[in-house]
Amino acid sequence: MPEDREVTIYDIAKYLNLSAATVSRGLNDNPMISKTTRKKIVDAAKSLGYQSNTFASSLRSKQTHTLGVLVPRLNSHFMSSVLAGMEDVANRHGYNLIIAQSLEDVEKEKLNAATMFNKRVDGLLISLSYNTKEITHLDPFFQRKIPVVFFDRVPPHNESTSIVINNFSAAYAITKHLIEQGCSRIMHLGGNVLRNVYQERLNGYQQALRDYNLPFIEQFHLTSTLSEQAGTDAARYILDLPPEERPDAVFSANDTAAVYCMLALKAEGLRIPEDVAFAGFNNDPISRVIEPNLTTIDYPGDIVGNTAATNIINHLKGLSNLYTTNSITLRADLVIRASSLKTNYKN
Amino acid sequence: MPEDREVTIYDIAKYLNLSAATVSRGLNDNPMISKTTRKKIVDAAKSLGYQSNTFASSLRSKQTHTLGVLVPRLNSHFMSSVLAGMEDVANRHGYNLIIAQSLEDVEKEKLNAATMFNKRVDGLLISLSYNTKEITHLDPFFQRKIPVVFFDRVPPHNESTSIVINNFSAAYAITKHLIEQGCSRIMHLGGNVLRNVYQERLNGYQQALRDYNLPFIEQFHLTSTLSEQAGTDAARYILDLPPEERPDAVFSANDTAAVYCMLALKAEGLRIPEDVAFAGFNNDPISRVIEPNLTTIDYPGDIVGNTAATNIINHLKGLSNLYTTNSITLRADLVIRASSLKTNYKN
DNA sequence: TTGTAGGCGTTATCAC
DNA sequence: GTGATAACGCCTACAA
Repeated sequence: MPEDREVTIYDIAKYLNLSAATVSRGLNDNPMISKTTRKKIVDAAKSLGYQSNTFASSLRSKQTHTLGVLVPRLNSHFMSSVLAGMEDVANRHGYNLIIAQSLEDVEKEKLNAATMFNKRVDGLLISLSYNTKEITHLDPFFQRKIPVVFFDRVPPHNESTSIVINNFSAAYAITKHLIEQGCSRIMHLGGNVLRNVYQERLNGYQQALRDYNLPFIEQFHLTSTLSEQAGTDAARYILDLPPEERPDAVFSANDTAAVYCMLALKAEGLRIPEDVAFAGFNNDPISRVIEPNLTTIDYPGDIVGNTAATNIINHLKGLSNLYTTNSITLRADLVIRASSLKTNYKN
Repeated sequence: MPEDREVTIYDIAKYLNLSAATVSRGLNDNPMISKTTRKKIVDAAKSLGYQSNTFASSLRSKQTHTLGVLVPRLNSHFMSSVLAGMEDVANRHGYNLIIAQSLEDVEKEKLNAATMFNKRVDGLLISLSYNTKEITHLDPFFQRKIPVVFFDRVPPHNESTSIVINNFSAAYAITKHLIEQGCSRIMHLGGNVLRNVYQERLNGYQQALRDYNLPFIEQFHLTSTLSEQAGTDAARYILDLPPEERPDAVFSANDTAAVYCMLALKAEGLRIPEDVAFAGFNNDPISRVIEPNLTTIDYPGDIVGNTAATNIINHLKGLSNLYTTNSITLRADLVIRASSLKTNYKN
């Protein structure tokens, strides 16, 4: 009758007339073990079909080699690039990823954070939900000095490391570019300013307007979820304005809204960029498919993921003090494409 | 001096003059516990800052409430939809996801499978890498009767459940549609036929040709990784043919290759669908941005993920016998868009 | 309804 | 180099 018990280091120990302690050491490449015994142990483990039990180990060693990743949504191009970048680094260093999504809901974020804490992740990588106002739900992590790294949507002030881009200057650069193309009535499709990224993009846009002595037109600032629908709605909004009151450019805080706005305007016969120039944000694949191709900011998700994971792992390995670095700003370049090149069409 | 020890159920027990067993039961909503003691326990837990330790629990109960997810790549629209769907279901049922990518490499797939086994995931959800030929690396799971559910890229014959769509009939339908639009020289951009999905799409395409008495033209079957570059290359290939030898339609096994092929052909002045009609596969966001919009097969990733996760969780909860159902085929509808509507342009 | 005791599989701390 | 032993934090018979 086949016992359904796990094969443990005790089985190996008995099999080889060794102690469990020695087997454990042999399996963990402990330098105190002689080459020969180690080989015997490894061979025996293989032939007995031994598979180490990670939590028994975790329980003792207090290390799970698992990182928690908590994001608003999994299914966006940006976020999946981030995850891919994180997974790659983590895997290389022997860490696994537990991934959960808050679906833009603080309550779910709190629940997930608690679960991850209970699973004793060695570190937490997190991008905040749409309506997260404070981060006391992360206190358990702070108290136990479990490293937390924020990325993309980060909290206002905090002790932890944040991986970000300079949203302000990116938005400034893109607005400046539109202005230099001769645009003076630039509309902005923005997101919820509770989230730093959208607030900063709005700020950059406004600062550029100020610097070039252009008025900030209140009704040219639309706030939405930046969905496809929001893009289409923005187009409707524009079309409903008398032609002379319409914007001559649109800067959207993401590519999705920009693209769907463009599509809707094109469908109504407006020419891009002649009638309305366009710029987006993220460098999503759709920005290179829409015609004309969309000017945007290259926000490199994989590098964000890589950097965040590398940073937290370095800290875990004691290679760096988390509290030395407070924030890492990655570059995010302006990618100029046809949708904003009004110049060509001037004579 | 603040002890850095964890708060355990023993601390709660001592605090309340109860036994650890009672505390454990109270925390787990064991019905044998009186309302009052339970409340005392829960309150004490909160005030002492108790956080349950999942793996101490797992070690005992042999349940991790964690599902392993192993995919070729994280960063595609389809896969991130799948993951989002899985996460949603899993979360709702109290399960977590450990996610890893094989990067299309069997060796990495083996390594990741072993890690997940060692982490004692309660179940494994897997889509095979590009070059996985056999699945003996999953034997540990089979032996210990840990449920494995395959999705999208599934192995040829196996005992486990597979979540798939009918790739054959989808490809057949799309090819038939192109034929009915009057196309007779249909090119197929395919993937590696080692993977069932690409083999079946090829089969469906060929069967449709046969049924309509159209010849299968060998040089109209291109195999590639279906990347953007592959799409562009295919366009070059077409343009290098003498005009009269060119295809009058292209059916690509994914949208990416289709879209980049379209873009390159359009850039050279070919009209779509008049000169070449197009159809893709997946219903990726880019298919609704390219002009004309791309006819494609709606392959609903979120539903795949939902179904896979639901299926494995039902099994874990004993709500279904995994070995009753061998395969679940989801519907994947043909979405007809302008890129294939040649009819309109005939007189 | 609550308590006692033993063990899940591993690793750390001593010894030898 | 290797062995014995005691934790790690929790759960679950069994007893009371």
